[in-house]
Amino acid sequence: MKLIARIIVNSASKHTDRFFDYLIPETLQDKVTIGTRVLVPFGNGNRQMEGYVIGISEHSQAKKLKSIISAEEMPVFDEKMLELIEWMREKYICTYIDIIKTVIPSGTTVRNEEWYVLANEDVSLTPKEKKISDEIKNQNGACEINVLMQFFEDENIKPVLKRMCDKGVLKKEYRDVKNVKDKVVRIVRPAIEPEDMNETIDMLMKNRAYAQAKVMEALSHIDIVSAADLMTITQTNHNTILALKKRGLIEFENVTVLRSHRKPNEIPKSFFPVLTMEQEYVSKKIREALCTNEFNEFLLHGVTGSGKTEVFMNAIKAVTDAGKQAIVLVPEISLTPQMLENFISRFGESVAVYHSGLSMGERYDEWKKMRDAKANIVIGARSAVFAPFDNVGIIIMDEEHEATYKSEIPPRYDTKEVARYRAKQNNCTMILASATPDVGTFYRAQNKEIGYLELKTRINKNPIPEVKIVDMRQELASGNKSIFSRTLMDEIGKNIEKHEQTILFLNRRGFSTFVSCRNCGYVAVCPECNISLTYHKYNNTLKCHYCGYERSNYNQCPRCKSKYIRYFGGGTQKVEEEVKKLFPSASTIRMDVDTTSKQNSHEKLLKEFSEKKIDILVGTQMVAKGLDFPDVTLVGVISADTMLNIDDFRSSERTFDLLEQVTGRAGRAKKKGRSVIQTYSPEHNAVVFASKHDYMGFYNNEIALRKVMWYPPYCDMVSILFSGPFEATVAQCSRYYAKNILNIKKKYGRIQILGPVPAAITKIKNKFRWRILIKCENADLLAESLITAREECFKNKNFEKISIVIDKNPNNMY
DNA sequence: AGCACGCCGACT
DNA sequence: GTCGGCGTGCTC
Repeated sequence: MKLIARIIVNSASKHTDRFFDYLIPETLQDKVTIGTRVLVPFGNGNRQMEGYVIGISEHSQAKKLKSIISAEEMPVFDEKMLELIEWMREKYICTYIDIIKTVIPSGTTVRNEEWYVLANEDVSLTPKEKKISDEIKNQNGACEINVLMQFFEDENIKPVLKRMCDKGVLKKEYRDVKNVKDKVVRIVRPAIEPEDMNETIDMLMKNRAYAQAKVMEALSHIDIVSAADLMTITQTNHNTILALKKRGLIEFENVTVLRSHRKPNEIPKSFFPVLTMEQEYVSKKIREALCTNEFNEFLLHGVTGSGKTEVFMNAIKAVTDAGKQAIVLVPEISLTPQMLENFISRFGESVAVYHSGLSMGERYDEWKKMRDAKANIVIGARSAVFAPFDNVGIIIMDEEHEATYKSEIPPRYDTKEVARYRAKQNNCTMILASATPDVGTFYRAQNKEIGYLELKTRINKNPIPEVKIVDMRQELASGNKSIFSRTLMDEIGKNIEKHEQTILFLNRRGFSTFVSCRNCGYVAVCPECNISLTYHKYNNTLKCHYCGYERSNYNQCPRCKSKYIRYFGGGTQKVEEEVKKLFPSASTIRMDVDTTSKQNSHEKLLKEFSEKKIDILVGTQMVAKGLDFPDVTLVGVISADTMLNIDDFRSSERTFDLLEQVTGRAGRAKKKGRSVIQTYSPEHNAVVFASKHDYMGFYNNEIALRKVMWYPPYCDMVSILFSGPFEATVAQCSRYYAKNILNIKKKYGRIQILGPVPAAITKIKNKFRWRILIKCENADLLAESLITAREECFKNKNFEKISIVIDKNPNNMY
């Protein structure tokens, strides 16, 4: 019986995003199943490509079939995961391969290098062929295609190479390179009986092979040791070990090990504190849900410091005791060492950690730990929702309102939806936790679509920090032009005197948000993005925060040559500088993308701050989330307005969340905390309700607005972004698309099509951007029409190079 | 996307 | 006659 595999090929093209059938050779038949990674010949040139099996059948519609070249031992996903992949492909309108690459750890995909090897030198060559052949000779007779292409930069050598292969001058070879491999350690063992050991050592000594004798000596009282460790212990080198091997006195064995980023002293304490009444009540509800073995979804609404983590741990323990697995999702930014330590100290080795801070190798090993059932708990950022577990008992999403749960790169999935899908697949419980729930989530809880659990009291019974709102318009009116109000200055001063710590929060990095000429009004703009450049003072440069473009600062206006340049708006650098000016005795530290881009610098800065060496921490978003500094008693929000005025229906919600979180940083331990919010719109709902810590007030106000304005959760939004190098074509294409989706208006209930219009940022990286926004009752229903319309556009040759990105419920609409 | 094939003009 | 540039169409 001939077996056929349906394979998704790893080629990033909309034309190859479908399965291709391949024969499974008899030798591979027991290996190839769903999720197996294979190597197949693809295309006219039969170039070798990586593929993933998504089905096995006995028949194929294809006229001709090629055979699989090779297959890996262990599949990288199972049937349940395949179901999820198929579902995501439809839901998020993306390619198979994009999803597969997200679901499996990055870096494990096989990169196939194309090498050219000199074969026959007695063939007459054209000049160009000669040049290529000489270059390969230079590279010791074999060369990788990209190396060659770089050497012959702007010449098209591919056809020449092909001809040379046909002539027999060259031979094409595929060498597969895996970025990440299993880590293998070489173990050394004596190859002789223990009773012969002393005799052997004497023999080596007589032969004056002292180093070798030392190694054998060491081996006689070590159970198991790697070659590398053995060399360090005995102060010998590789040659010594090899010599012993040659004598037949030792033997090697290669053992696969897991890379560990953990410190060896992290021993589980297995200590579960007694829960408070409130925690116990909530935990009981969750345990009851777990017992039903059915899909259950809850919102766990707990104020900051109410001990949500203990409730999580309690539920996870119940899940693992029942032999099931737990997935804990946290936003990348709050995945702090503090938090990890918490979990690892409780659950030990059975915890896998999954986030972007890991090296590819570490990530792969954590993934393998889960797949091979060596871990049954994973804690990680959004991609951990794809943990290769086969019997999930609970999925927890902490800080469920966070925007980072929505992926902004393909596949543009919403972690919450994926989590829900997996929870339903596994008939398990799902918990969404937050102090400031997403308005949509809270709405569902109010409508009893999901369960509602509440933690109202702070564990340490601390009063919630008092918040003062300062109207910056009045400050200005009374002649204070500084970025600090008098109130905030007073409070900072008091804190310095008392040796208590202060956090100053600001939404922008850099020194000033835009740079303009006083004379002619010229504004420095990124040449590729149509976005004003931000001035960075420390190296006197202008940076584009979108594409990373950087140039030296102007000392005169490039348009009118005037020397009068003005810097508007303040960023973190400016705040830091002002603080230093006003409080020269205070020590400050700045935390933003610019100071934390290096690995571990984030941790280092926090450590410095928390060890109380620093009086004032100035920072962006990252200081607001997940950190716990007991000695911070004052939080200052330099400007609450920066987010309010963004043209997005969620800006109020985001501002409220942020203010709530940032002000919650103050007074976490025994000392009372206080916050100062500076704003130009002190009457704004988000500011007013945040200052009173009134989530319900905010929610009721916001949900009423959403209803009237017809915004989520009352509707779905779909953004269709068109971008390309010529604005006229981009505009044309978007209009053509709009015409093609007119039919959806009658078919799927209430629908609004807004646009096409130029996007808020009209150009990024030299690509012009236009956008269509669709508001509808259910975005999933539109998928087919949206895809058809896109295909219609691509039929037009002029629009071939335009990128059309369909994004459901996107985070931002720049 | 990436490659082959095929058509055509330039150059020896 | 090659050589090499570019448009077209397909990938089990």
